[in-house]
Amino acid sequence: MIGALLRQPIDAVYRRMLDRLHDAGFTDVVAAHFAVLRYPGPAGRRPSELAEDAGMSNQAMNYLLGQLERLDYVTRVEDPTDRRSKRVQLTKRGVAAAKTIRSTVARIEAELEQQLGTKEFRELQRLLVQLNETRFVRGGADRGVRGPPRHGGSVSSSGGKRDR
Amino acid sequence: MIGALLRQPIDAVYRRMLDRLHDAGFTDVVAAHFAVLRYPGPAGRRPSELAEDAGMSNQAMNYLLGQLERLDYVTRVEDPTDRRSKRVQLTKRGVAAAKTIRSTVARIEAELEQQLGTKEFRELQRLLVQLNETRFVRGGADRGVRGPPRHGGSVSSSGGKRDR
DNA sequence: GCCGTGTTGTAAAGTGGCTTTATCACTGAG
DNA sequence: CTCAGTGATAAAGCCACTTTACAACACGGC
Repeated sequence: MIGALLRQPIDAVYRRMLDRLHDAGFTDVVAAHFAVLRYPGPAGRRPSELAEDAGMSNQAMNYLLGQLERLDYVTRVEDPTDRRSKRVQLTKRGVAAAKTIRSTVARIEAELEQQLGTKEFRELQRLLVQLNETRFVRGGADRGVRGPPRHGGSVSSSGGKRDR
Repeated sequence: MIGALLRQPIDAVYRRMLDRLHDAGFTDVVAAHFAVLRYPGPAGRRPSELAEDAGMSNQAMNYLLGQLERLDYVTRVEDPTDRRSKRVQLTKRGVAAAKTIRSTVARIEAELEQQLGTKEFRELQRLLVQLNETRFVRGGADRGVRGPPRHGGSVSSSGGKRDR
């Protein structure tokens, strides 16, 4: 059941973050954008670094950056030391959104601390950190679950049969 | 950081499950199928119940069931008491896959227990259960993060500008 | 018995976050 | 100066979903 135990809280976290962003006026942010906006944020790094971090291809990251740039959350400026590279920075609007995210995390944690009790909450945090340091989690930390099929053939399209 | 602390382990869990399934010969299972195969499995329930459970639309669930039926993991049989309804059951192959999943979970938990120590591992389990019982997680437990946009306009397609 | 309303399953089409594939620009080692 | 490698990104495709639409059935009220 370890799967469900982890999945349900993380879903709740993302749902809350998205709601708060929307309520704060950032109505054009979607869940996928978290790959860029979440801690530690772009902070002048290159698109390929962000892609690596998010466990996705450069192209996918670039697609997100294209959206976020058009929506005025980030800018891509050329790297003076390497003319192939770009550096991604949060815009003013991007910084404001990131601040909303951070404050939402703080609020969630405060809420959990209140509901679990301070002692239990801190213990949970400590154990989660430990869990993340295990070889199980660390090992093969690249490429998310939704990677390329790479195994069996695809299953083609469209639901069940119609035989009435 | 609560987000990353939960997300990385769950990703590792799903990655491991998929790998083990593929190695066990179920090469045609993809991550999306877990919505059906994971605990407690279809077990004679209706498609709409499974959809509710997985936090997705009936149609999405039906799409998955169509694939899984074609791949011989489940069957849909008519409910004798309600001729609108279907009942979803695992096939022999489906049962075998579910067994692989359960054994993988057991193996993962054993591995974590070994790496964290029995006492810490049990404590982590206990706290995760508690976490899942909080109002924060329980409240609004329907509809996953990837729900309909329902807010701001879409952002149209295709990465950055080409201006070279 | 019919009739309107709700429920169930599912087909069909559209959406969007990804992938793979393919270029182009540039860098750095030889 | 090559040339293999790296970075960004365009283009096309995939597929797990969504919304929309509808047909079959259940069921309570008349």
